Amino acid sequence: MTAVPSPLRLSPAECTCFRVRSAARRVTQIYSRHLAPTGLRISQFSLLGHVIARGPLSISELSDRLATDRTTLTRNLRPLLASGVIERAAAGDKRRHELVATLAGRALFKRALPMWAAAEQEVRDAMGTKLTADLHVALDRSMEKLAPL
Amino acid sequence: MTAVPSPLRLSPAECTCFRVRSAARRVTQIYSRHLAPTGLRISQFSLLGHVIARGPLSISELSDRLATDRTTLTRNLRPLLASGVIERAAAGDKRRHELVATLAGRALFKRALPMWAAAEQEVRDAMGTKLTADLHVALDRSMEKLAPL
DNA sequence: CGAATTTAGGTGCATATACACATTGAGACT
DNA sequence: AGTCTCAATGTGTATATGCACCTAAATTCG
Repeated sequence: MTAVPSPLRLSPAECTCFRVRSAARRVTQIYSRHLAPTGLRISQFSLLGHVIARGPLSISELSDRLATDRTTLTRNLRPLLASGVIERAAAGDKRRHELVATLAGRALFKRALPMWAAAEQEVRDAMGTKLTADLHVALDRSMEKLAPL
Repeated sequence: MTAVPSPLRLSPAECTCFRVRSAARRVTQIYSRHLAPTGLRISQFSLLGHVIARGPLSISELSDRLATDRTTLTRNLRPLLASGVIERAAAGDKRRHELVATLAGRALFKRALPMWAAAEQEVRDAMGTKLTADLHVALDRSMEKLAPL
């Protein structure tokens, strides 16, 4: 006999991908609404936050941390480079571009922080402390398990 | 004293949005890889599946079910209409467009189903039964709590 | 040293996402 | 009927996403 009670027939209604993507859309809208006055999208906020927190980073390093495709990052950086919140510094290796936040970038992030916090709080208020914690744990563990090959 | 141990200072590292979006990207890649031979993206697979399962639907109804913006759906439908897997039937109300799956659409979905199942199984194998169940529960509850105003 | 390989990054293309705004049909009210 | 309002949908614009492919710099190896 088999050890695992195999889920012989999976139905598309049980799609993990659909669930995660739906949730991402919903949640994104809440944060977008709060961050709108700053001119930052939530992805830009995350990106900028990582660059500020983790110091100079190459695009590849950043794409690893953010679980985002490198080429996606290249394009997501464009508005931020254009508006001068992030700069590219030359590295020893001429292929690399070290990304650093400018003073304006840090100031913008500081201004945006309360609005991000309000969004985060709205989500937590709606979901409750327990569900928020459970969701975070489940998502964090999932990301570990689904780490790229 | 306050009843709730208030999280006085939320740090961007605890961003729910970032977690959900990262997970969505990772998970999406796995399904995309499996579905590639079918020519269907995972979002198209979900969309087509819903149209097949829920019979004729208007765009607005579908956008509610999929938690997707209506205008996003309009554009996501384009490739599916162009390739003839979905059709628009006239409704009594001339504003409405009833969406129905064509025979070709149903056949395509049937062919794609095993590949979707393989993707779903890959995710479940990586995450384990418990974590998969926990994640689904957390996501389903979150979607309830975060239902649009 | 010089060629092959690997590594960092960008581009072309196609889809995904959603807000603001425009359009058109249906229903209600006078 | 005429008009006013609402409901269903599409468009313009901008960002997000990632695969296939390309370029150039660094490294490895004969």
